[in-house]
Amino acid sequence: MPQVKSKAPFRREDPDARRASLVEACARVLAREGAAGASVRAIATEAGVSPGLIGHYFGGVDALVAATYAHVEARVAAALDEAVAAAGPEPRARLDAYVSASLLPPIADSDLLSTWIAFWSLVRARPEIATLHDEQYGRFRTGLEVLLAENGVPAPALRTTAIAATALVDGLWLELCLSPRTFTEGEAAAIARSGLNALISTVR
Amino acid sequence: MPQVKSKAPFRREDPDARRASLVEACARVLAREGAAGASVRAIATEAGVSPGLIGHYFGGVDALVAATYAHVEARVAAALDEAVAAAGPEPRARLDAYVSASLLPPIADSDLLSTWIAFWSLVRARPEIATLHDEQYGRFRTGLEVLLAENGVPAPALRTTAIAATALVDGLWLELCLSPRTFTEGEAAAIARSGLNALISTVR
DNA sequence: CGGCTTGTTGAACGATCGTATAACAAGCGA
DNA sequence: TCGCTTGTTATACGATCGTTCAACAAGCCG
Repeated sequence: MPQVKSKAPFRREDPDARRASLVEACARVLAREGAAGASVRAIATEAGVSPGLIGHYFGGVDALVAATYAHVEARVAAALDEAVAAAGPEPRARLDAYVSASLLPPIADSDLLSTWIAFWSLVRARPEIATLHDEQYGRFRTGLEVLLAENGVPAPALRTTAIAATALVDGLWLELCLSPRTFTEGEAAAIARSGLNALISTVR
Repeated sequence: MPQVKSKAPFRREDPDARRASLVEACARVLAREGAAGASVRAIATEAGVSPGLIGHYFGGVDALVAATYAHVEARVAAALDEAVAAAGPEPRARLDAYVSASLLPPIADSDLLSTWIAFWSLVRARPEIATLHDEQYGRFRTGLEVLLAENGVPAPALRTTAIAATALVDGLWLELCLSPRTFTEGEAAAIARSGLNALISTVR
């Protein structure tokens, strides 16, 4: 009597929905285990599907990670835009909202940092990830340039001031996520605000 | 007729020298291939030794990576100290030297970033790497605090000013290494200098 | 010169990696 | 209801991972 193989039941999903659920599973694994733990099998298990499905939809695990980068970045950008919109019309309040949101959960978050480090580790090896990074950095800096202009920073100084402010926020974000004991979220936001004050007032 | 095994010749080395050569080989592989490529075999080949030797001296590859972190960090710290010492007695020149050196080769270097990202990716998973990171960050910030104090930053503002300045430098360093096309080394140093001006002048 | 210590090698092991693919079944049109 | 398309599964494969360990030999000591 031949052994009857037990097949797990499965459902067909809309391809886009399936892709999205794989991307989200990838983001969760990246957050929980870091870049080293983001294997095809771990992601597939997290998504509750078979390993082969990742190859089917993305061709390989690298393409899935790239798609996850784009997805996570879009979520961050949306959160920042939302924070600015919620801050009202006052220019300085809008700038502060942009910066504070960058240094508060869910953006300042160790899980998100794990995901981000996984992306960084791919920047040098994979040109399309490098392109994604450049676009992301450019978007953040451009967003800052708009808000700095609203706050009276003259056009000639806009680019360098935005670069400095981006570096300030990135540096605080990085250290905040890497070792939360060094300083608190509130402290980071306060430091960023007064740093911004300094940058703006000396250039205006 | 039995096959004669060809054994490669080898030399006995001083244990400390051997350990050092393994650490340096690890740093080179980390720089060239990133965290993903730093396997026992790749490091052993780079060092020109057998894979087993890593287990013999370090017990495992993780301990070797941790030792490499400590080694690379010490080299960076020494380079910074040297830059400050070479800058002479003028306080502002010393501060600028510290910051500029951080944003110039060999510290601002894509290879070094690859190594650093490998460390960051281990911070969450491995507590002793987290400790190493905290110490490294603390050392950099303390160095900055000393130089800021020389430049007239009052004691109460020292800590937050140093955190802001560290974030500024770290953020510039990160972006400079991640995508060198965004701005040049000289631009980064100039932005850091004027940012420092702004931070110092508003707090003094 | 012969024996001993031990640094070093290289192979072997089991685990896990990414990918490819044959078999299966869900859902749909006829 | 049947057959077809195709999303999905499960397995197999070769490569590579970290670690272990028996065998080997370099260098020292008597």
